[in-house]
Amino acid sequence: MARTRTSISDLAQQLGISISTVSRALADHPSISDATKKKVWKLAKALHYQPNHMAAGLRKGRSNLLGVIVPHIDGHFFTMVVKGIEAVAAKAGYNVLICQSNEDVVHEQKNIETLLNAQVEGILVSLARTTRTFTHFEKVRMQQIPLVFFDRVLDGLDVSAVVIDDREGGYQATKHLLERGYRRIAHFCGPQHLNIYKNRRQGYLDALHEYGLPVVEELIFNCDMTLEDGERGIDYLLSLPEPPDAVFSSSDFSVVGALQLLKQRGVRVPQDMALVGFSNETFTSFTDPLLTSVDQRCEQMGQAAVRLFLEMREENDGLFSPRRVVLQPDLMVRGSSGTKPNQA
Amino acid sequence: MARTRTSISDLAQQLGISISTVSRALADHPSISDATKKKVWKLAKALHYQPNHMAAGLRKGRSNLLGVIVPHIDGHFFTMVVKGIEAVAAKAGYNVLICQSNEDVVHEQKNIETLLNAQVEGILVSLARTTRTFTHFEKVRMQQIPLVFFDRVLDGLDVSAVVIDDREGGYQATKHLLERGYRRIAHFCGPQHLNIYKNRRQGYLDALHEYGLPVVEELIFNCDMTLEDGERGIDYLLSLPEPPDAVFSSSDFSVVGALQLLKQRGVRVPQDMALVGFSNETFTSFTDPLLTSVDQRCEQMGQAAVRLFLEMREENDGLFSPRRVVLQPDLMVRGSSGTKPNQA
DNA sequence: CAAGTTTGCGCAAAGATTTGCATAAAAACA
DNA sequence: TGTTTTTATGCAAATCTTTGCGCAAACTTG
Repeated sequence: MARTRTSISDLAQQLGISISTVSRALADHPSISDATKKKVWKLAKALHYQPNHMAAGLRKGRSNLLGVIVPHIDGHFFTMVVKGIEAVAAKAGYNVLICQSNEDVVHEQKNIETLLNAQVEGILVSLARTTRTFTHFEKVRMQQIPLVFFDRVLDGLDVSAVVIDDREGGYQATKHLLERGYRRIAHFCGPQHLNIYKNRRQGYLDALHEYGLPVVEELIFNCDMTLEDGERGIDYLLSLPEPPDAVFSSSDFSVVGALQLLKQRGVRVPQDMALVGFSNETFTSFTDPLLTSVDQRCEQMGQAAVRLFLEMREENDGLFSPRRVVLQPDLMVRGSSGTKPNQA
Repeated sequence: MARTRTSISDLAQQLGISISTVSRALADHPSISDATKKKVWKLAKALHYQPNHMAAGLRKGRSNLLGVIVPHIDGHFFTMVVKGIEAVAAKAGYNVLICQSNEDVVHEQKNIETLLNAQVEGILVSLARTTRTFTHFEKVRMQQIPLVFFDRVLDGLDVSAVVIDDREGGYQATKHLLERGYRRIAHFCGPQHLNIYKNRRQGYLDALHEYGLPVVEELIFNCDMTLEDGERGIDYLLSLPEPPDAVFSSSDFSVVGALQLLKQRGVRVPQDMALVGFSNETFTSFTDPLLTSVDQRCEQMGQAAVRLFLEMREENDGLFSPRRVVLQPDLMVRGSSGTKPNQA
């Protein structure tokens, strides 16, 4: 019998009233008498009525869906951002559709298609590392769908975004090492077309500059910031005629790689080599020694991104003036960057 | 002007053909001539036509949405399960709605409401640790929506589920320690109403039994498996008149807690105390020593869960006979359970 | 050339809900 | 009692797409 779920018209029929009255009663519309409302609510509960969001969405031109694209949710950072997103989105009545690009631009394009197909009302995205063009986002723009970037933004793009002050983060991290007495500081940096890596590197340079230290190009190691890259990076640095006494890495993952290889080689951390990472991943508290890292206010970032979307949605005149929110990072000092003994 | 996006009827109007022809052309229906199809496709592309999934869903009575409830996505396990879920779901044309219960049964109830409201076609769920009743799932059953549990199932419930052979995992882990020469093996175990902890414990007991060893109740530490619980647990064990020489923990998190406290106290791992965890979290490869752990085939679990859902969907006669899929765990031996030196 | 088959396409209903406008009944007022 | 106002409800259109059925026209076949 009950091949189909109970709909609003079923309620209307059984109560002998019109469909529109039921609709309004369920929405607690003021122009419906309390008596009728109560009747409707009672029957709705009895019949386990479940409003059909698709029909409502169709009529109202809304889906209550918010799309999110992140590179991955393996680590701590994006996971927490997503948490922040979900919290605020839920409050605003949105369901969140999460897609992982797996750091792959082709995947990212597919994700966009998926989300557009699902009729999302907005898209929040943090770019894959391999993304260097913007073409696949044109479609989103064309359809007037609010688009908010977070953390990773393509450089020089005029879009709404919430980012942290990566330069400040890099600066603080490097300055911290300098204050602790380290003087020959290396840097692991990522693809320079991404704002985050570019700015962290800039912070590193600024700190060196402030201390009147020269920038030694051979101490800057370009890579993709994986654990293996960290191993390779430290291997390279140790092979130099004059190895560094500290490394500031733009990612915690490569720091772990570095740490493991250093231990293997018998280099003591932080006595012989200090390490500072970026992102404040959970595992920074699991290693030995614990890792100093820059915290990124992940949850706040997610919350801010949703709020930005909500603002853009309000301005339905279509010409969203791109806005930008900048969060302040926070250096978490732990064992891997202890005072340099011979300087103390 | 273009307040509304281009719809199928716009195409029809501009081409001077009927709506139904356009619909069928877009669907590549055989009874439409190639010429017409090409015309339609061309215009559709030119006008950036985006099919409205909600309208289609409404008509077909489908949403293409699959709901997932997990306790959290902080760690490695659920993250990977979700990855597996997404892969198979995407192939079957489903979008995935992910909810986190934060290990809280109240949240879990809300998640259910959310998903039902979103008109999901099925729900995959892994229970929060605090969930001890099933009432909030009744609604799902009532609406004939396929429900699949994975990993954490309420004990004694007759529902479809995909789990790993936790007993076997606990058995292998404990047997491994026994083979390596450890004889006084403690166990950190979680809430016994959850299948996973109960079965892991059973595996532990079985292995002891096989070796003819007595079960020492004071060596079994009941807790919630957090990092802090691990610290408390090891603190307790070390305070015993006759402390253990190894610990098998039902979670990697409490192993890390244990490891940190052991280091603090100067107890060597694995010489003085071997450790084996469960879940094969990413950070098991970041600690020193690396942690031996039981791998749970996370991605496979996610895939299997979706496949189970798809099967249930097929049997639209409504009486899904609950099915169960059991995956085999895999012991990953690492440094924390090295051979006991005085036995080697 | 008549009868039968295929091909290409349109009509209209259906799916669940919202909402502007109209209408009826009831209440208030003169 | 007649007129105005208020209150509660219904009608019907609108949202966009899919699909069963029917109708011609164009072929094929005997």
